[in-house]
Order: sequence, then C-alpha cells, then structure tokens
Amino acid sequence: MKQRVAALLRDKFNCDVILEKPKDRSFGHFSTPIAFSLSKELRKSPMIIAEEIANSFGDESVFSAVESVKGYINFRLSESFLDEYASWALTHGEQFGSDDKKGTILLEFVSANPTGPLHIGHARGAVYGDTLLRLGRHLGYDMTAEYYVNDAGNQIDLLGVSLQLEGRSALLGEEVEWPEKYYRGEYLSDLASEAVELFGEESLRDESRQKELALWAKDKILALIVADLKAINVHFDTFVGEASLYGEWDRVMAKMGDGVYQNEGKTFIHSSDFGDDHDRVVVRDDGRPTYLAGDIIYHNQKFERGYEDYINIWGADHHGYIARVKAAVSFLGYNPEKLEVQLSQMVSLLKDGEPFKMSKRAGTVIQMNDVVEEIGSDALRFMFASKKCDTALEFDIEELKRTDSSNPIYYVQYAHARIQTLVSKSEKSLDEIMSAHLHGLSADADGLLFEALLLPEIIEDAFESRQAQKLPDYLKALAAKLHKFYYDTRIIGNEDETKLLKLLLVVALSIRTGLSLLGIEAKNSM
RNA sequence: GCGUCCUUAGCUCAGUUGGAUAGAGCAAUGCCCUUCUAAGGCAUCGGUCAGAGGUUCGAAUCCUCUAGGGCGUACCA
Repeated sequence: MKQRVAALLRDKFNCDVILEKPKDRSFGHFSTPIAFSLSKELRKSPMIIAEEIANSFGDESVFSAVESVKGYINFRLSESFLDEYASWALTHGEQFGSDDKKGTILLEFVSANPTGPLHIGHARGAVYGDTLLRLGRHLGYDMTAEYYVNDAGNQIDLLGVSLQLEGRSALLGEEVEWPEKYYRGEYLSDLASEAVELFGEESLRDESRQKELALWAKDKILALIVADLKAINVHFDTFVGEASLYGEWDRVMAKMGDGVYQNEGKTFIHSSDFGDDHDRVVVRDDGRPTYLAGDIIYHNQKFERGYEDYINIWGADHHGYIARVKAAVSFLGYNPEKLEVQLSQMVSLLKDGEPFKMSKRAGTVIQMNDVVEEIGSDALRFMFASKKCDTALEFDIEELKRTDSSNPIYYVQYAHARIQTLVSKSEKSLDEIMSAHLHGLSADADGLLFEALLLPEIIEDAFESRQAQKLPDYLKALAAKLHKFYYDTRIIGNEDETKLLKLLLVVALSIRTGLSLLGIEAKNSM
C-alpha cells in the first residue's frame, strides 16, 4: 500500500518521497515533510511549497484528498482504493503481506552448548531468530535455520566428569570430590541412572570411559534441547557438529594463506588487521585447536555451501568474536560483509526486585521448559519478541509467571476471538460480507481498516531492519484499536453490518497472520 | 585502560532513513456490564528523553565530551 503510494509520488516528483505516519490520523493516511527540505533549494517558505504541491494533485483515484497543513502535505486514500486493497487481502488469506523476494540466507541461532537443557536466557535468541526466520520466509527469502553444536573441547570432557560424579554421588551414595568446574542439575542424575542401566555401575567409576559417556550424554542432551525448542515452535533445518569439522583443518588453514602464521610453535590468525585487540591463537603448541579454529572451519564450510547472505545470532558475550570470524572469512577469500552478526543482549533476572543470578553449580538455573510449562509458549514468545534485542533485558521471574490480563498476548488474542465470535453470530453469509463495499465508513472505522492494512509494511520493515519487536508492537496497537471500536460500535444488527464485518475480517486476518509469524496460533475463542 | 552495546514515566519497555502535542502496559485513583465475551472501554496521575555542548527550519533520534551500567578484552567454550 505504502509502496504503491510512494511509487506514484516518485513518478510525479521524479524523486523518492518520504512518507510517514501523520501524528493525528484525522490529518490523513500518509504525510510528507518534503516541503521543508525543498524550501532551502527553492528559496520559498515550506507552507507555500506545500500548498502548491497539494494543489497540483488532480483526480488521482488513489487519493480522495491532498492537503497542506503547516508545511506538511497530507494524503487521504480514497475509499475505493482501500476497499479494493481490503478485498485483495481477504482473498489472499494468510499470504497477506507475503512477497517474492529472492535470495538464500543461512540463519544460525541458539547454538547453545549441548551440556544442559536450555535456560531462560536462551529463549531470547531462540525467539528472535525464529521470528526473523518466519518473517524472512514470508517475504520470500529461501532461509535455512542452522544450529551449530559445540560437541568438542573441554566442555565435553567436563560433561563426562560431571556425569560420573553426579551418578556416584546421587545414585550410588558415594562421597566424591567435586572439581572446580562441573555441571549440575536434575537432567544429569536422570542421565546417570540411564547410563547405569545401559553401561552398568562400573562405567561411572572408570575414568577411561568418561569420553564415551560424554559423547553419549551430549546426544541425549541435544535431543532434550530440540524438544525444548519444539515446545516453543522453533525448528531447525540443519545441525552442524564442531567435532565433525576438524578433518578439514589443514585444507582450511592452507586456504587462509598469509592470514595465519606460526610463532613459538603455535598458529595465530591476523585478526588484529580487522580491529581485534591482538592476534589470536588458533592452534596451541601441543597441536590442539582452540574454539576459534572450529568457528573458522565452520564458517568456511558455511561459505562453501554458497548462500547469498549469512546471519548469525549470538549472545552479547560473543561480540569480541565478530572481528575474529570476519577476519577469517576475509582470509578465506569471501566477503566478510556477507556475514551479518546480530547480538542479542543479556537477559538478567530479578526475583522479588533483587538481582537473581543463575548458577549451574548452585542449581539455580531457570530452565526454559519450566517457564514454558508454567506460562505457555505463546506468552513466552510474545514477551521475548516484544523487546528489541540490543538492550539488556531485565525481568522479574514472578512477573513472567503471571498469566492474567497484564500479559499482552491475551489482549491481542482476545481481539481476534472477539471478531470470530461476531462473524459466527452474524446471520450474514461470508459471500455477502465479502461482496460488501467499504464506503461511507466513520473516521474510527477508517482508522481501524487502515491500521489493519499496514501489516505488509510492518513485516517488511521488521525483517529488513532486523527489529522483530515491531511486529508485536503493531499487533498491540491494532488490538487496541479493535477493542475500542468494538466497545463503541455495535456490529450485529448495525445497518452496515456486512461492511463492518468485512472490515473486521481484515483486522482478524492481520492479527492471525502477524501472530503466526511470531509462532503463535490465533485463538477463535477465549 | 581499550573496544562494544546501552541510559526514555515509580516499574518493564516501544518510539532511529531527523518532523506536527514523546507513547503503551503494569502500578495508583475514579468511572462504565438488564446491550455482540469486562481477558474490554473511558478518565486522572505520572517526563529536564542520564547531563552539557554542537549540527539546522526542526533532535529522544546525528556528532563531540562527561557521568552511570552491561558485555568483551583466554592458548574456556
């Protein structure tokens, strides 16, 4: 809709015209401050320029009015244009707002270590990534969702040790000495008892079997993670394991050429060329690769698969990694600008107003699946999707658990349910409703219709700017308009019943489509 | 120290291609159900957009500095 208006104005003025939302809808549907920027060039007052421009519009069928007010030019869309657009939207159903963008994008997100179930902090990246995925696909991009599994390195060794100790301590009642770092949690005792069944008690005492146990456990834990994600409607297309990559190392290192060098028996990467504080070790003097080495091979493998763009969603604690990985990508002969890293800031928790620290050792980790069980996937997704992800997020655990009306997901769902109820209560047939023409609407009805028709712009903007929170924001605003309209206007029995129902069907469509892009199913009754 | 992200109402947050009077929800106070689901609506209260400069017709938004906070600054992942 906006694109169409913008295109029309571009043809008329031969330049791009900024269209924005008027402060007050009574001014019109769109407005532009173009007269202000032209005033310097033309040496005339903005008011006069705006006046002249407004008067230059004749009988375009798209606009019913073009007016200048205090230097702004306000456009009012014609009823026939809006009606036509509404009908078009309704016949396209949930494809409303879809597009046929081209391009392949590899989106990597979550990638939590397979050493324990997901905790509440992981939910933010998972929800954000999955929302981007749904938005991008709706717009036509060919997107692949990928999970990078860190199934190598110290943490896997640590997992093996932790599993044995947990088993001996909790299951066999032995006194054990805990090392400085270890994992802990209910999932470990569950795994330990399963290990005893499968491998026997002795497997918990045999240090030579730690590795074997760890690898077995990491697969079990990954399955737990996948199940946790499934519970919030997040699905991955591909999983790439770190351990499986190291066979490529020699070839990848050769590919980087001068980007890597040897010093004191270690291999370094020239990451300082890309703004890193100093060059980083990628292979230790004993020949073991560092974590960065795995990431380098992984990104080489990503680029060899030939996507057009790459998006990584990382936690903010990885931001120092951006320069290093981009350096590697460049040394590998690829364009580092193709790799876009979105950071999701930390989530910190409050309990009773006091900062609450999750600690694996103290067993105070708040698991994501516990929260999902309590408040449901929809509320969790909506709440995380509503926050832009470049601000550190703080929330109270008790508040998160509240399921009353203070939770905005119910507000949006209720709006959709109200419309469904009206449609099912009305005697009017769907055909009658669809063939109604939207004209002579009140200002409120017009405002509601226009808001509902904005969905495509919101989707595009939310994805291209990577600001997924714009979608839930929009849905809240649309729901608010609907609730007010519902309160003010009796629909059933109204002389304009079919018209109003058609309008409401557009609203319901936008809510339903928007929610599904958030991985939430709209409810027809509450 | 350096790098980086941030600071908007009592709380949690929206608001960036610079635009008209800075917005929601929660909390607080008061109204509105014999009328399509009150999981709703209306009203009141609440702001030096961290502070100071700058850029210009115009700044929460862009630039500089200052203060405060998160994260990073490992041969851990």
